[in-house]
Amino acid sequence: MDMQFDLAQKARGDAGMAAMMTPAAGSCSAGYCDRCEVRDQAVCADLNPQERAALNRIGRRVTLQAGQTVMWEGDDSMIVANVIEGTLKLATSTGDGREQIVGVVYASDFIGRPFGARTPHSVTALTDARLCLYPRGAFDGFAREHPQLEHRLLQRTLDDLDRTRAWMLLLGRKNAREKVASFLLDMSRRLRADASGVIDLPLSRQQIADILGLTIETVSRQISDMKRLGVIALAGRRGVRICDANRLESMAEGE
Amino acid sequence: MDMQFDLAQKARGDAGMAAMMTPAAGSCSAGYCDRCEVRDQAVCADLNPQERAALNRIGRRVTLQAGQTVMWEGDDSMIVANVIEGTLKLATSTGDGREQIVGVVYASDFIGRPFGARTPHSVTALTDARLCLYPRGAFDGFAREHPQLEHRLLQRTLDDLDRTRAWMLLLGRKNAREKVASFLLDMSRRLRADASGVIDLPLSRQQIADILGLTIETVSRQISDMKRLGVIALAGRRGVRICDANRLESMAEGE
DNA sequence: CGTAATATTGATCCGTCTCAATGGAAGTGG
DNA sequence: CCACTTCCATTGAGACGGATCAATATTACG
Repeated sequence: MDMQFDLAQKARGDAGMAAMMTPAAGSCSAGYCDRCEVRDQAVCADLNPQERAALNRIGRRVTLQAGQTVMWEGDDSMIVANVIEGTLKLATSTGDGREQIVGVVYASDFIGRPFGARTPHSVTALTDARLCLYPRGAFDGFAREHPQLEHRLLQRTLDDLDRTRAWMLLLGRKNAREKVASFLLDMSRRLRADASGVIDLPLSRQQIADILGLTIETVSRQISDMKRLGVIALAGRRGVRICDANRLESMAEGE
Repeated sequence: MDMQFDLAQKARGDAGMAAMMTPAAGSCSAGYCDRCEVRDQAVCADLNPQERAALNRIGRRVTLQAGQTVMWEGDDSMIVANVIEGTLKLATSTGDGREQIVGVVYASDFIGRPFGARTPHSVTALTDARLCLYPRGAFDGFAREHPQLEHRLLQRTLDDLDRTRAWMLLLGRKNAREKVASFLLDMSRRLRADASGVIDLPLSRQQIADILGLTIETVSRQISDMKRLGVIALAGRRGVRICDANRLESMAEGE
């Protein structure tokens, strides 16, 4: 079962390395799943060993380099995947090139559009990443025969929808300061800080701006202000340490 | 099986009638579904007559008056429902009262949060409406035993997510003119115009503003401009006729 | 160490919000 | 049925936040 799909770099920002997406290993034995890092969180968690082996047979593992795009907005929906490792962004754009990031996905999340003809947004790796990739048609068929899988997928989709709708409040009704504060708090909840309390953001300033519906300059100014106020500290381009979480929380709500 | 839930009026805007939500008829016979207007579109469409009767036994029909709120943001998730008739809004608010409408639902749509403890947004009737209402726990149980139902729910949730993400692009990246034009086009696609081509909007100017992340004054000014340009014509408070759809479409994309 | 990409800072402009007044539609009671 | 009231929409003037344009600084990398 051979699939083709385009792989290329986004025009703006995500520069460099035009390397191909590469199969991570040889054949598709069920052994994969047994050692899978996200086995208990991903949509396939409730399958028994036989079922898991069957699913494994229609999928394969691939590695991605930061900046690679796995699927494009408007493409035919050919593939879906579990994220094994790494962070990816989901994005849509206007005709004239303004981009909005509509989601960020992490290990154990599911990507792609099952049961639908079109991919509604692009998916691009922000860090190096590993996926467990399935042809969409085969996955759809398997899912229809395995209600536990569909149930997990439903739960996940409902959670995504809740999160996405909560984000609409931020986009529509919050000002720049509230947006940036909310973003930093969201990141601190989803990413683990290192020993010194520093979080390594998987996003550039431009990408943060694309999530928040702001410009890069406005994001930068807000971050600088917060640093000046002692609410956060910066460590290199991507590192942030939250010094005063309470203050940051009140900033996110608008005070 | 008795359920309680609060019913009250939103503070801003949705004035008047504090009438209670009223059961629309006596007992729960399967006869309901046979005559149901949305039987072939709602999540229960794929059930056979026996299953439909069983589902019917755990639900009941209720009528709502415009302005009534069925569930509140942050409440325990106690009920879910199919919309039989009418239009409702889904909304969230910031602590200080800024509101964002995160969705508008129509006949045959599904509302409420199955498989989750909390209702993530309020649900309020914009017009008089009729619902087919289920206790959440009982619905969840039924759904888990009927994969066809879960599958339909999944499809619907995936579609909702796609639509919601598309709306994020509007909120984050479009200007006032593009937002209002996009809104009018969306409405013209989802609502049927009458003989003279007039669409009756189910939303006040304030509610349109709450969908688009704008103020009422900005919405009003944009609509007045479009009228001045001959792109639309107005008929009373809620009536709009689209005179030049092409022009409106190019406005929505930003030209 | 030098270069390119990314981030920060500054000055200015424009779009949307805010505050305030006016206009018009729908509903109420005399 | 009409004046009155109330709610909602429109219009105007001014302020302000974030965008834009431009320059400089910093970080990462070869």
